[in-house]
Amino acid sequence: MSENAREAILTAAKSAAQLHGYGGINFRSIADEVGIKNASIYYHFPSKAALGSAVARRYWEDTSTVLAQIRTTHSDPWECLQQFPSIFRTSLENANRLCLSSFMAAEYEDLPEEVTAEVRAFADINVAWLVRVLEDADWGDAHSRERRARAIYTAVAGAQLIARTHADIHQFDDLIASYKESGLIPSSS
Amino acid sequence: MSENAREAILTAAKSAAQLHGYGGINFRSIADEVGIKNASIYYHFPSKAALGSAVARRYWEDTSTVLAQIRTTHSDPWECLQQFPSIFRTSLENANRLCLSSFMAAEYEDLPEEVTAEVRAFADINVAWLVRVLEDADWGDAHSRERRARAIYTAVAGAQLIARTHADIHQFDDLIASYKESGLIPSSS
DNA sequence: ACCTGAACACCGTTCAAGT
DNA sequence: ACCTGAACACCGTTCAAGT
Repeated sequence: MSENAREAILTAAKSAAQLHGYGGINFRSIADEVGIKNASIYYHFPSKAALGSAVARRYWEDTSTVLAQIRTTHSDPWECLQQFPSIFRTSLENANRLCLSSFMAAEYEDLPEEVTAEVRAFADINVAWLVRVLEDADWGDAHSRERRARAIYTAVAGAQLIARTHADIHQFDDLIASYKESGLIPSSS
Repeated sequence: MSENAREAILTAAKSAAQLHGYGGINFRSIADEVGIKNASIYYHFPSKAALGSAVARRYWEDTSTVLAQIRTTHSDPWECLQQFPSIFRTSLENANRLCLSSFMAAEYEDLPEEVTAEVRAFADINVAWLVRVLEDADWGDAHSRERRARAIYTAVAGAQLIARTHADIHQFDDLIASYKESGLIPSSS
């Protein structure tokens, strides 16, 4: 198992970060989970900042893969657009976890710089994906697509954040439905 | 100054919480700011949970006052609606501070119950205010007003959270403008 | 009534030492 | 190469003691 220690640390830290944020990454409990001592983590990651950065990077890479899959599975761009919030919904379904990036946006002032860079990368790949989908849908011009993509990403992240304070995932679905009804998230009709 | 120690603690804690969250409320540095020792805080507040709860309560009470003032100052409900995001904008202007409630929404899983109750109260008074303004504007029926009010509150909170990761307040203004253009935040025309 | 010093268990981190 | 025990300064909290 020792060859996978690095992976196990990364997985445990990611899970902790989605529940408790960067500040909630606890070396002693991660070490317990992995089955090593907390000092051993420093063999694999030189600091908490480095671990946090690796977690955030892994997180947006995984998200990027899922986004790409949505575009592969759904040829209709309007369908892709409707699917976008499902990524954030999945986190909530999974033990009320929050998007790592939203959590770290809150903690922004206390984050080491190497972590904030990855947090911005997460927002960037989400916005870039939305821009592309809006483009496929022939929606607006380049400038308005960029604006709208940012607005959609932001509103969906907000919905996840606020819905979290209600145990009920229904709240999240309601908010997304409102975004669609209002036209913030455009539909084909 | 000793008669105001309680107030000074509350003020310092509120400021810290908007910058670093509940977890970032540090008894030793608050005590330093107030000019007492950290153990003395426990004379005024029996626990960190009690202090956090008092801070969050004070916060939504203050917000409630500002919201009421907007309705007093602007007789036109459409104008009130356009003014709503200004509360969140002011926090950002003020040293990139975050709405306490958004911060605590992120930290939700780690919050003592007496604090979460106040976090929900903040969301409730914002939504209630928006419902009332939409009602004054004769917008939709009771059910759709409730839904839309939640969507607006959520999206604006999200805009503040995400805009925080860019030093630029321009980003926040852009997002709000997009919400208005898309129709999420309705206007009279 | 209001404040303090000293102690507690806990955190991230370091480092010399083990295999 | 990979891990550990012991120590560091830091946290919230307690409590007996001061004025």
